[in-house]
Order: sequence, then C-alpha cells, then structure tokens
Amino acid sequence: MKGLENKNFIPNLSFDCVIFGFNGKLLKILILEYQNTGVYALPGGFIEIGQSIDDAAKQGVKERTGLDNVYLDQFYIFGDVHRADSEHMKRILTANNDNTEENSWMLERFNTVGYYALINYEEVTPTPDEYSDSIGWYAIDELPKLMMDHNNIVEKALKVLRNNLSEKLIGMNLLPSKFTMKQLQMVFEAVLDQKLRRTTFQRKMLSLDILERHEKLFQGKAHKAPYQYSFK
Amino acid sequence: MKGLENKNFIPNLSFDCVIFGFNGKLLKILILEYQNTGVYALPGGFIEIGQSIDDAAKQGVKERTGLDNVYLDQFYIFGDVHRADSEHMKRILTANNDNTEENSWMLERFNTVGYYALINYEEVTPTPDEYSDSIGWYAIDELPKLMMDHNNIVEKALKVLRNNLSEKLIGMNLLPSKFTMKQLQMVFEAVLDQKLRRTTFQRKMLSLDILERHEKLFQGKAHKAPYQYSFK
DNA sequence: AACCTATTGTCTCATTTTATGACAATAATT
DNA sequence: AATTATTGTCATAAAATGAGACAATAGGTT
Repeated sequence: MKGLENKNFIPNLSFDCVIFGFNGKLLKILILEYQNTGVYALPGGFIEIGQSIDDAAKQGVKERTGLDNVYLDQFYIFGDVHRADSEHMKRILTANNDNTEENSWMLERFNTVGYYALINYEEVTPTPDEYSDSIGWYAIDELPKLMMDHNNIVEKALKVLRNNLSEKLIGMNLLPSKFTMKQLQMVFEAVLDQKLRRTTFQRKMLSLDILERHEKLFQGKAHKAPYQYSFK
Repeated sequence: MKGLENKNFIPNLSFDCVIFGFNGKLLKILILEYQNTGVYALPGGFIEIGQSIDDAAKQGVKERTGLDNVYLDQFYIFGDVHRADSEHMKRILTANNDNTEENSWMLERFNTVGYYALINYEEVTPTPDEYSDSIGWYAIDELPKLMMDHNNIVEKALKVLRNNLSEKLIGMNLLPSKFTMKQLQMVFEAVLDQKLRRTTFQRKMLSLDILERHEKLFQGKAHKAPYQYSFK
C-alpha cells in the first residue's frame, strides 16, 4: 500500500466520510471500491501525527473529490470493539501485494471518526485514489453492502443531517450558488424523505429572510419562469 | 500513577466526561482536582484494548460517582493538535512521583472523546479516585480554569445539551423519579439559561403525553400543593 | 394571433399552535 | 375567618401552519 508505511499515523484511529451530493432528484453518497476485492467502503483515511483530525478529513475529501472548502461536519466516533472486520482489510492488503507483516497494524482494532460532507454534485469529478479502482455516486436507498460498519455510519450521518437541515440551514451546500425555490424544496424533500407543501415551504423560506432574489431562470419550458435565489 | 502502567490502553486516545447535575436551582458540573497540583480537570480516562469507548466512559463515570445506569451521550471528539498542554500533565506526573520515562506516553498528543452525563444530584456522593484529592460540584457559570481544553469541552457539551433537551426530553435524568411541574420547569430554565412562561410550559409538557400524574406533594407551605409527576 | 398547458408567485381563509393574562382552588399562617 | 403564595385550568389574542384558489406567465399548438 504505497506510501502508507512512510508516514507516522496515530494508531488505532481513522476517519470516514459520508459525502452527500444532490443530483437534482436524489440524495447520493460517494462510495469507493477497493482494487480487485469487491469491497465497498466510505472514503476515509488515517491521521498523521501532528495533524488535526479535522484537517485529515478535509484533506481526504479534497483528494477524492478535488473540492476545497467543503462543508464538513464531524458527527460521531464509532468506538465499538467489534466494529472492525479484519477479513475485509486482509483482502485489500493481499490484493495489493502488500507486506502483511509491515502493515499488520491496519488489522488492529480501529476507532473511526465519522464526518459528513455536503457538496455540489455538479462541481465534482470524483477521482479514485491509489487504493481504489472506482468511485461512484450511490442513491442513499440503493447502497451496496459496505465493509465493516460503514452502512451503520451512513445511517447515523443521515440522521444527523436530517436533524441539522432546517436548524443549521445547511441545505445550501448541496446546491449551486444560484437555485430556484423548486430546487431548494427538492433538496429538503430528498434529505427528509417526505413531500412538502409547495406554498407553505415557499412562504417559510422567504420569511426566514435568508434568501436573496435574483433574475429569473428561463428554462425553455412552457410556463412561468421561476426566480433564482442565493443564500445571503 | 498506580495501576496505569499495567494496562494496555489504546494509544493517543482518551475520554472526558462532563457530568451535569441539578441542585434544584443551578446546573452544575463535576470537577476534580489532581493531588498537589492545583490542576482542575474533567473526570476522564483511557480506553483499554478490547474495551469499547462507551464502556470505558461508563466505567469512568461509575468510578467517580458511584452511579450505574447513567444517561451518557458521546457528543464530540476533540482532535486539535494543540489541545494537549503537556505542562499540566507533567505536573501531575511529578507530583505523584511517577516514573516519567515509563509514562511519557501520557505526554504525547491525545485526542479525546467528549461525553456528557446527566445524573440526579441527590443520589450522588462524588468520591475522588486515586489520582485526585478532591471532587466537587461547580455551577456552570462559576467554573475554575480547567486544564488543557476542558473549558472548551464543557462549552460544547452545554450547547449539545441545550439542543437535545427538548428534542430528546432528557431533562428527566437530572431529576428524582418524582418531581413537580415547577421543578421540571426549573431544570429547563437552568439548562437553557432563560425564563419560561409557567402556563405555556405546563400546557406543553402535559400535551406531550409523557408525564404520569401522582399524588400531591405537601411541602408545608401556605399555598396549594402541587401534583407530582414522573416520566412514563 | 389566439388559445392551451404547466408552473410559479401570491393571496385568502381555515386550522392549529403559542402567548398572555385572568381566575378560582387550596394549603398553611395570621 | 381572613390572608398569602402558588397551583391548575380556562379564555382570549396573536402567530404559525395547512390547504386551496387564482392570476401571471413562458412557451407550445393551432
């Protein structure tokens, strides 16, 4: 596993990121597949000595999405003894012809810090890193079986996201800087997984006094063109 | 530091607990003072290999309060590089005539998992453990300067507690099993640090359908005796 | 050009929730 | 029996939300 053994990592601690994106209809998550293993996992990594966990996560997201300045929120540390499933890791190591002796520390128990990120789907070109051969978007209700307790991590991230959506008004991070009221509503509906009433939603959003209205968006459709908005 | 060197701990990881109690008027926190150092700190500890972080925290709270089955919630991991302040730790180690060589790992960088606990003030007899010579309740607005970033940890715990109070209805854990509406309101007021309207609060609580009404509590006061309630 | 269609922005009215104050009931004291 | 402080509940006002109506469009169809 090229490069890993050169660095000094904090032992027994990792991070994993649930990277949310919105394609206009569905809420999706970035999942990567390790080379020659059929093992699916959340993008994650380790923390260098001398590096804050937040920075490590930030860097990890950047490496895999190319995006800087991403909304990133640490939401939980998963510290169960039995969360690690060393079989998966062994398969990844051997598939990479790795010296299992030298990297056996990766088979030890790991606690992992969960982060979730919200990114603008359109601005992203997911690029697989050196360990994985593919990276792709998966709708949240069509996730493959993930390694270790990663499915559980996603579950928890979704819960936290749903809780924080209205409160912290973080839906913005899933949209381009300018968007229509309809787009904003669809983000809310996708995240909360429920239909919202158009008029009520619109009134609520406008009353919050957080939106700035811009020019109309002409979509070439046979109906009134909607205004565009951005967050103040 | 007796006993510590015998155990196998997960390196570079600790936990710290913000233990909240309510004395009837004020929201308080358990703080301990290390022997012969003047260093104040949150009760915390390390995690054994083969022990989940939750269990380690649970055990830590039990050791320091004597209480089992405490409401305990992991709320954040503090992973800044500069949060550690090894001076404090050195003072604690030398004050205990510790072999600084052998325990030098305690001076390394530590990430710490923050927990908050809610306990019934009256049922608790805080007992100092082997490392500390005193343990005591401090009102949240009269905390001493704590070691490392522990003041910061308390701040964050308070924020999370305020957010979760109504949502998760966890105020119950700060009260005896039977309480009056007034007592419940005072818990809310102490945690949220704001006055609430009596009639609105009472109607709200009753409408939630989470309270069971019991016999009246005669306090020997010259006015109507209030009902007692418990959570269903 | 006149009409048609789907969507948008805004309004209205009904319903529900919350704010605010009023008031009677009551446990002990005077 | 009158007084006092607090409690439980109700009445009314104000605010927020639900649910639908409707006119204003941007373009398509005839």
